[in-house]
Amino acid sequence: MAAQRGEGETTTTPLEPADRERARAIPEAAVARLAVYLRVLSGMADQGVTAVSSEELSQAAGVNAAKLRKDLSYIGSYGTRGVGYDVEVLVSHIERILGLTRNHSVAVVGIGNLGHALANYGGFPGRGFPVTALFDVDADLIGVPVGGIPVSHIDDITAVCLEREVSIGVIATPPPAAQSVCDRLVSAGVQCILNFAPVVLQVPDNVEVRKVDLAVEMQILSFHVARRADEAASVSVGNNGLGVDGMVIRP
Amino acid sequence: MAAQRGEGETTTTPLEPADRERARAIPEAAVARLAVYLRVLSGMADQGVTAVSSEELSQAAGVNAAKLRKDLSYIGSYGTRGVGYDVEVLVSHIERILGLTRNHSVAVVGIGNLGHALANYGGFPGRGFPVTALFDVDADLIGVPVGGIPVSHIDDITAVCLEREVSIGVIATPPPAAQSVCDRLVSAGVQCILNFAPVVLQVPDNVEVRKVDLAVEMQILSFHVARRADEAASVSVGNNGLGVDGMVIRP
DNA sequence: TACCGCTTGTGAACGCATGCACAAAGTCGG
DNA sequence: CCGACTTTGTGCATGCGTTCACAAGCGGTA
Repeated sequence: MAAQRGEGETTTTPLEPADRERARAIPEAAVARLAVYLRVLSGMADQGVTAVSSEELSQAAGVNAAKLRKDLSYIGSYGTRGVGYDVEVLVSHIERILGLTRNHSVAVVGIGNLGHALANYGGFPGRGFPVTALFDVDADLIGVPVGGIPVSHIDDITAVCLEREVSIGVIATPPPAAQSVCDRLVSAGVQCILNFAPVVLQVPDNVEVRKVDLAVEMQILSFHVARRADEAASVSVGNNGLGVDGMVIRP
Repeated sequence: MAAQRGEGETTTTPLEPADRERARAIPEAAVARLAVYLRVLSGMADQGVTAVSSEELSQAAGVNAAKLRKDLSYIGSYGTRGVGYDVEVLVSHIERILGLTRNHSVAVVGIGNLGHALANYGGFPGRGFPVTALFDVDADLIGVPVGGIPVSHIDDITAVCLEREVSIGVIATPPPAAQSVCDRLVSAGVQCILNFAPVVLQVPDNVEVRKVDLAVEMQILSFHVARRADEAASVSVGNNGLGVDGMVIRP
């Protein structure tokens, strides 16, 4: 069924066979950085910048220059030695590799605080990710337009997703509902899911899940706060031989 | 100044020297997974489960069992061979390593759609991350309580953050404001920042930044959609010798 | 007490990603 | 047209993270 849906639409800027093999070989980490480069480059293009060196671009993107060049080499050699890269050219090649020449219709499930924020988020449509469907269980919400799209009932997920050719599902439901919503999205043919619920989703192999987990992010930061505090404490141990609470610590 | 602030508060469950060295050595990737294990374990504890094996836990967390054991070994040996792990014990040790025995006061800057969602997000306070300050520039918002906390003006960021001992700053502003907000947070002594704005923040070495970038996540998914479509196309090439648009492709 | 089966903890091998350093290749000035 | 300078593209070494495989250790059982 996924194949059926795809078949009628693959008229989109087809990748050359050479590019196709390249795309397969791009490391996941590099893909994430390419997206960042793309944004930086777009910003530069908007400001009228036409050329950029790996050094400049890498600084703006906050990465090592060599790494940036290697990342770009994964998608081909589009720079000019001694000069740098043409911003426009780079933008269009990154967009092509990332599949941004095609629009990816997005469905948001769970129209709570976060769902509202996502539905209204201006960054999506502008970048080729039109939100075309919203879902919730709350009867009071059904039919109410949020960000211009009326909310559908979650039971209609399969029909609506198929009809609107949704390719990316965003889960913004409470944790208990997430797995069930995920299953429904999958059976509606959605193969890419962005999960905001703090739950580990179980999906078949052919479905790609990325998760955004606020609690985990906070706890990673917390770990670093604690590590810092400990380092500070270690220093004070070195200074006076006393632990943080005044007890002597063996060397 | 960070040291000053920390000094009066380091009465929190001090890490033993041995643990301190361990904490320094834990790989970043493992820290992120520990947070996930913690959530899964908490859920198990709530359901009355008292013991768990690495196999069970790894399945629930969606990772390899060996990796899980190695991750846990970074924080010490708290399992029993032949039996498994005590859920309570594991929870308390992970919490200690992640620094969750201490409360981390959070400030949210930018009370738009996302800021509202974050301020109202129930997952924070419950897990030791009380939101204690909200900031915005919009005069209409100042003083209005959101999620129980009145919004302060962004110009008061330094004073308010110092007063409420904010240790984590969350940036949910439009992109152009992000760097300036970040600078103000840093000068207010905040050393950990969670950034939702699609901007690469420049910060001093002693500040930890984690970013949540929706556009990047979507584009990574888009890349996978494109790769899949290409693979499907490749298969059809193998079947009939024709490319996606009917042109013959050399083998 | 001695054995058996089970699960942890970890040494070692592997693979991926990062960073260095330099040759290749282009531009620009003379 | 040539040489000097600049910047890309990449082979190679290094380090980190993952995975495997197995010895060590514990509880249960006879």
